[in-house]
Amino acid sequence: MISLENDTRLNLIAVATPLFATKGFAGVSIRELTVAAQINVSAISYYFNGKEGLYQAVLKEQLAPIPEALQLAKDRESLSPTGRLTFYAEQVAGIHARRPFLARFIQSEIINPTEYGGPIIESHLAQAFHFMNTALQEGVATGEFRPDLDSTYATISLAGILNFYFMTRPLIQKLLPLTKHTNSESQYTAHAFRVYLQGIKNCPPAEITGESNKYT
Amino acid sequence: MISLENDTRLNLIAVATPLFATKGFAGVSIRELTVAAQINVSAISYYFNGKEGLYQAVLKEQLAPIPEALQLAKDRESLSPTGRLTFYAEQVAGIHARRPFLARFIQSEIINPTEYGGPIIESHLAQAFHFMNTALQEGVATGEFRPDLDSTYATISLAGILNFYFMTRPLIQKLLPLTKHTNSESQYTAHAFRVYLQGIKNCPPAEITGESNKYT
DNA sequence: GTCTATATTGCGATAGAC
DNA sequence: GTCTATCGCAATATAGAC
Repeated sequence: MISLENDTRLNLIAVATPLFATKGFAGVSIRELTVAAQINVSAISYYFNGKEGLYQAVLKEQLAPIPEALQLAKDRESLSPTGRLTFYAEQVAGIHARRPFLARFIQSEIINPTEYGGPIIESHLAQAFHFMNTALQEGVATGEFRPDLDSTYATISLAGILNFYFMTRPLIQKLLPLTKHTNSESQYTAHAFRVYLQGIKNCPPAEITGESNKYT
Repeated sequence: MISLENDTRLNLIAVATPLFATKGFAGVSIRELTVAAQINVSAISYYFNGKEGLYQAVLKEQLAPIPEALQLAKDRESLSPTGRLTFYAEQVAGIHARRPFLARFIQSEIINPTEYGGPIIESHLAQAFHFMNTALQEGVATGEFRPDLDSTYATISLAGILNFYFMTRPLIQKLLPLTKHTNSESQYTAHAFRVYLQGIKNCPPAEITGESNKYT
């Protein structure tokens, strides 16, 4: 197990990821998987002990970056609430860019939790929500954010802004004229988060042409 | 067909709605449906010509309010962009309150479109996005919204704010201390939309204790 | 309209050859 | 480690009795 992990195994995970993400666990048959991966039916049982084992392997690989990013964000506790949230938003955008199917796995597990994935995702998201909620509450306390801000609702909004686009990307990319934007994903998060920040800020002074105005 | 629609038929739709919404079309068997509805297997074929026909009936019933709300919003063209978006946000919140499973059907159809539901939902959402996008662009043109606002990204953010909570409600209600809020759903949308409005506004003057400050 | 009984298909899993 | 062949089961759908 030093290097060169088994090829069939990795190929199977790579092929299964988009299939499970789009069609769901119940919507994908092991025959479909083996045709797509150009392997034999029995390989799934051999490597993963069945279809469910394969799904768990896919999910595990998908979820790995979440606790890592959260740890990085927690390590930034010396930053201001705004700084911490900004850093966190960038982390989330980076994860979505690296794992384009992650948001759909999470969404699927939220709506219909798996025995394996349900508890893991619940734990990860609980920590993420706690991180955002804490930063928002602290910002209200310091006067950085609006005094009438409800940190719970604002946490949900922020989560929506950071994740909705990636949960619904197939349709959004079809419907909206994003072709003119080269790096839609990272640009979206940057722009949307900047608007969100102004929304929660405590009555910002006019700053139309300031340094934060890097979008035209 | 004057009154009193068939009881078995309506009961079947009512029972199938949460099952399809949470487990997906492939994840629900007709046996499970018939047990839950306390009817016979053959009733599904009799009334809906099979499992897929039942799903289509459920979806049709779920989607009905969308074009209605959009028409109402379009009729408000005399309002300012802010007024139109506010009205639209209230409509969306009302729909989610009346149809708690709608957001999951839409999400499911976006990720894995059905031959029947895919085109309908794409059409509905295209119109919704166009409505929001147009209002945002107009607001930028009139100086009501920030000049550096990207209407496409802002449309996505708004859609996320209005819908994310309802797409992920099972987990969010588990994770966040919403119990202190009595009417979470409508309160969430009102609060989140208000924050969003400040976020897109063109440098609002300070108004900390103004009339919009109804949240404590 | 509702039921039983059944036809037919496709599923996941695995024994055993190589 | 990969294959073929097959088992056992659950799926949808429907014919036909009532």
